[in-house]
Amino acid sequence: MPGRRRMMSPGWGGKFRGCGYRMTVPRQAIMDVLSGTDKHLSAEDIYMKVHKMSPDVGLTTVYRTLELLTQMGLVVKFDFGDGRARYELTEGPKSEHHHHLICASCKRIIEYTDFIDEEMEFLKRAEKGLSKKYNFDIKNHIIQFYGLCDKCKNKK
Amino acid sequence: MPGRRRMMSPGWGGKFRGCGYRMTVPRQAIMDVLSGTDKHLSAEDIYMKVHKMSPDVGLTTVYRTLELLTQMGLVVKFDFGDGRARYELTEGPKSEHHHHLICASCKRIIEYTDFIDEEMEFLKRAEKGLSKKYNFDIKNHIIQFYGLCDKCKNKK
DNA sequence: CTTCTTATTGAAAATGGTTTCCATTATCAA
DNA sequence: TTGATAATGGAAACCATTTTCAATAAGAAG
Ligand SMILES: [Mn+2]
Ligand SMILES: [Mn+2]
Ligand SMILES: [Zn+2]
Ligand SMILES: [Zn+2]
Repeated sequence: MPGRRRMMSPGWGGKFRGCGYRMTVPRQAIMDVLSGTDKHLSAEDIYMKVHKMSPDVGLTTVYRTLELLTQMGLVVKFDFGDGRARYELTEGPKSEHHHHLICASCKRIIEYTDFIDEEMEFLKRAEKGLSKKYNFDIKNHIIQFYGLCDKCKNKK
Repeated sequence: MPGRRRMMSPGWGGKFRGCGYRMTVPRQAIMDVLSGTDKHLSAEDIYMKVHKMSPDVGLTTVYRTLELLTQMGLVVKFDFGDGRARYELTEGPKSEHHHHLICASCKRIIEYTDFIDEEMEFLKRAEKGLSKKYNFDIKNHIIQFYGLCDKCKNKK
């Protein structure tokens, strides 16, 4: 029965190949992990999850792939101030668009999805204007609020 | 001629003391550097500038002070992806409110001050709503756009 | 001004996330 | 199937940031 070779997955392979890169086992495994979570994973988090299914994928490759994905605009790299970078897939049915409140004291992260409509309104205009004025191809964005969480607010 | 002791500077001392900290020579020197520039300096950048006026201030103290200032909300810590953190004074007559476009490929930074009015509109509402909903005391924010700069856009 | 408590500091060493090296392997166009 | 070369993994190197700890200085009290 021909014509029914793997037609699964949205086809990350195409994304990679389209950018001139090859699709490999490690890369596929990493994409699987990223698209299967709604948390902001660190490189090591991802490495450990990948390791369960593909024990021979190295941490170095995870870092390399993450850098690649970030450049391709498929992943956003965050710095929440805990000493390690964290990554989130840009387009994911798993997680809805959100941003973060970061406690400057205890580093606690609060995700919120409020005000996304108003944000869209603002961002649409800003992105259009900025990409034209600076001839910059905007792929994605980060919005983070810093301050004190309720716990830290009420201390000494 | 009494009564004319140093009345210079907005008085960072008060800011520190008000938070229960002491005002010291190193801290004053660091504040002088921060309030005298409109660039995003790294810890080492600041250390070198401080070193010119106060040669005995150590790099460790610069890091410690920066962490303190970040927690106090007087400084914002940025990660532009070049391996070192960068810092900007929140309130500064020197620099006007701005945000950044970051090239995901070459890491070039473009500062922009456009759309600040629309942003203010959006932020005012978001901050008010978020701080109430999450009981979070928002001190400041970061907005960054990622993508490809004109140079990197036209490659390969 | 002097004293006393303790927050702050500087130098050196340690830390640890991320990058670099390089020999080996795997992808995919031909 | 083959060949050019992109990709990989393990170990070593990197290097920004943190930790340690004895010495110092800020500032409240007297
Ligand atoms: Mn998130
Ligand atoms: Mn800036
Ligand atoms: Zn907190
Ligand atoms: Zn660029």
